[in-house]
Amino acid sequence: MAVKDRGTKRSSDSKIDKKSKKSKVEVQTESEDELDMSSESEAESNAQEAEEEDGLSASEDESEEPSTSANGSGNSREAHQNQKQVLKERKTNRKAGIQVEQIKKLWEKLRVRNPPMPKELRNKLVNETWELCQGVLGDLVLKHDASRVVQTLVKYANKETRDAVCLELKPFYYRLATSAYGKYLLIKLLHYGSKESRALIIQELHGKLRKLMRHREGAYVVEDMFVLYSTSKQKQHMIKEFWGAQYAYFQNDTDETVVEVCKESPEKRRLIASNLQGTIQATVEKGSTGFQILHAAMREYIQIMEGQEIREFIDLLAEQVAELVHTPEGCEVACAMIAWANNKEKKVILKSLKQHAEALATNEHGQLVLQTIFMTVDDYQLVWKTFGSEFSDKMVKLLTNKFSRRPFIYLVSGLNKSYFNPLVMNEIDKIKEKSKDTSKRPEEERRQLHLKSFIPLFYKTVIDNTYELLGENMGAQFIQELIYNNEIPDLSKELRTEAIDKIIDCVRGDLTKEDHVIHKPFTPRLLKALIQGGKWNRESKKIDEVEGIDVGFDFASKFVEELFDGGEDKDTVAAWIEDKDSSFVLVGLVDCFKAHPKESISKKFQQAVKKHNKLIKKQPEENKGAKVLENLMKA
DNA sequence: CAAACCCCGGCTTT
DNA sequence: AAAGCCGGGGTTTGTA
Repeated sequence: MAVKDRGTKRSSDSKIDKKSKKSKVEVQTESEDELDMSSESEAESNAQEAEEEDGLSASEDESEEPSTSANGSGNSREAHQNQKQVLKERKTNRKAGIQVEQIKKLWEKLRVRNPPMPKELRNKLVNETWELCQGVLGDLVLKHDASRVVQTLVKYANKETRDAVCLELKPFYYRLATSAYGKYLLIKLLHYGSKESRALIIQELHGKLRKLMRHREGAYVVEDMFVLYSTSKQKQHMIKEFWGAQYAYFQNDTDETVVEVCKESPEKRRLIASNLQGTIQATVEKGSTGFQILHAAMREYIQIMEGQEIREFIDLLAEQVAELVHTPEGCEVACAMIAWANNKEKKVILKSLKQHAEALATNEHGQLVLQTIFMTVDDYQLVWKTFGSEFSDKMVKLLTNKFSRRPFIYLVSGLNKSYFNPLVMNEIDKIKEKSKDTSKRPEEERRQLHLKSFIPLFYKTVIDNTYELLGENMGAQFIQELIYNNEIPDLSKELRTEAIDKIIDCVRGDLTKEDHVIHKPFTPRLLKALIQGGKWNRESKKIDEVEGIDVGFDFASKFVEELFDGGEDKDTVAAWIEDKDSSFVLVGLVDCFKAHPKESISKKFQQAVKKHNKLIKKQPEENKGAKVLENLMKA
C-alpha cells in the first residue's frame, strides 16, 4: 500500500525533507489509477476479509453487522467458507448492492485518463454517479472497489458535491480511517476538501486520535492529517488530545501551554505526563518514530518531564534518535535528550547517530543536533571516534553546505553572533541549561578539546582543496575563521603557514580568465582580511587584530613578494589594478604598508603602485577599488 | 549595520 | 487546482 510504503520510507530515511511531503498524494493517486483491476474477484474477496477484520478488531463500539453464525466453529475451514458465502450473499442483497454494479460501470468510463475526456461528459458522468451514490455512501465506502469509485467522484466533483459527500460520510470517518481501503478515501476528502470539510473531519475524529495512533492504518491517516491538512491551531488541538481524556473531547479553547497547565497542580502534571508517555511509547514501539505528530507530542512531553521519566524516555529513544532529527520538533527533542543524557546514555545515542553522520550534519535541523553534541558531550574522544572517520572524506561538502558548516564554525570561532541569530541563541541557551548537570567541563574547554581533534582534518581539507573552498562563500568564510583561530598554537602554526601558501598559489595567474578565484565574491574579502590582520568589527569600527599569527603585515609582505616580485613585476601590478575584484586587494595592501612606513617593502610597493597613477585614474566607474586606491594614493 | 536578496507559505486569480 | 503574486523572516552582501 502506498501510504504504508511512504511511512516506512519516512521513518527509515533521516534525510527526508519538505519536498517529499508534496509528493504524498501524487503517490496515492498513481497507486489508485494504476492498480490492476483484472483480478477483481480475488481483490474483492480480500477486501471483504479486510473489512470483516476491521469490524471485529478496530470498531468495537459499533456492530453494523450482527456477529456471524459461524463464530463458534471459526477454526474449521468449512465453517469459514460458509461464513464467507453468507457474507457475500448479504452484500449483494443489501440496499447498495443494486447500485454497485451500475456505479462501477460508470466509473470504468470515468477513470480513463487516456484520452482525456471532455469536461462536459465527465461532469455528466460524475453527476450520474453522485445520483446513484447519494444516500448509500456509507454502504459503499468500506468496500475495496466501491471506495475507489467514491474517490474518483470526490476528485472530479464540484465543491457542493464534495461537501455533500463529506457530510454524508460524517458518521463513518473513524471506520474509514481504520479501513485498509477507506483510508485512501478519507485522505482524498482531506486533500480535495474545503477548509470547512477538513475542519469537520478533524473535529469528528478528535477524541479518537489516541486510538487511531495505535491502529496500523489509522496512524498514517492521523499523520497525514496533522502534517498536510491542518492549520497550526488544529495541530495544537490535536496534540492536546494526547494530554489525556479530559482534553480530548472538550474544546478547551484556552491557549494554555502544557507547561502552564502542569503548573496548576502536580496531579495534573503527573496525569498529562503519563498520558503523553503512553502514546509516545506505544507509537514508538509500533515503529512509527519518524511521525511528525509524534515529534510534536514528544516536544510537549520534554517540557514537563522530570526525574525518572527522563531516564525512561531516553532509554526508549536513544537508539532511534536519527529518526527525530529532521523535523524542527524532533530536533528539539533530540537536543534535549543529548543534553540530559548521562555518559552511558550519550554513548548509545552517538553510536546510533554514527551511521547517519553526514545526513545529520547537512540537515537543516540535524545540524543543531551535531552542535549540541559538541556543546554537551565532554568525552571528546568518543565524539571524534564517532564522527571523525565518517566526516573525513566529506569535509569539502560539509564545510560548504550552508547547514553543516555551522557546527564546524562553532568549533573554530565559538558562539559568534554573526553566525547565530538570536532565535538560535535562545535554543542554545535552553540546551546549555539542560546540560548543566550532565556536562562537567567548562564550555570553552570542551569546545577546544573537540577543536583539537578536528584541526588537523580542517587544515588538511583546506590545503588539499583550496581552490574549491575559496570558490564557495561558505568555504572561504570557514578558511578565514580557521586561520584566525589561534587557540591551539602548537598545532596550528605550521598548518596555517602551509594553508596560506596554498591560498597565495591559488590567486596567481591570469586575472582575465573568468574562472580565476579572485572573481569569486569572497576571495578578495579573505585576502583583505588576511592583509588587515584580523576581522572587521562593526561595533568598534576597527580591525580586531589577532595576536601571534603571521597575518597582517607579514602576510602582505609575503603576498607582494610572491605575486608581484616585491613590486618589480609591473605588469602583474597593472593587471591587479585593472580588475575590479582584485583592485580592492591592492587597497588593502597600500593601507597596510602605510601603517608600516619604515619597512623597505612598504616603500618599494607603494612606489610601484604610484607608477601606475595614470592607469588608476582612467579606470571606469565600476572599478570601485581603483577609485578608492586613487584617493588613497593622494593622501 | 543596513540594504539587497532569497525562500517559503498563504492568498488570489483564471 | 495550478500558476502567480505578495509579504515576512531570515540570510547574504557590501568595500567601513
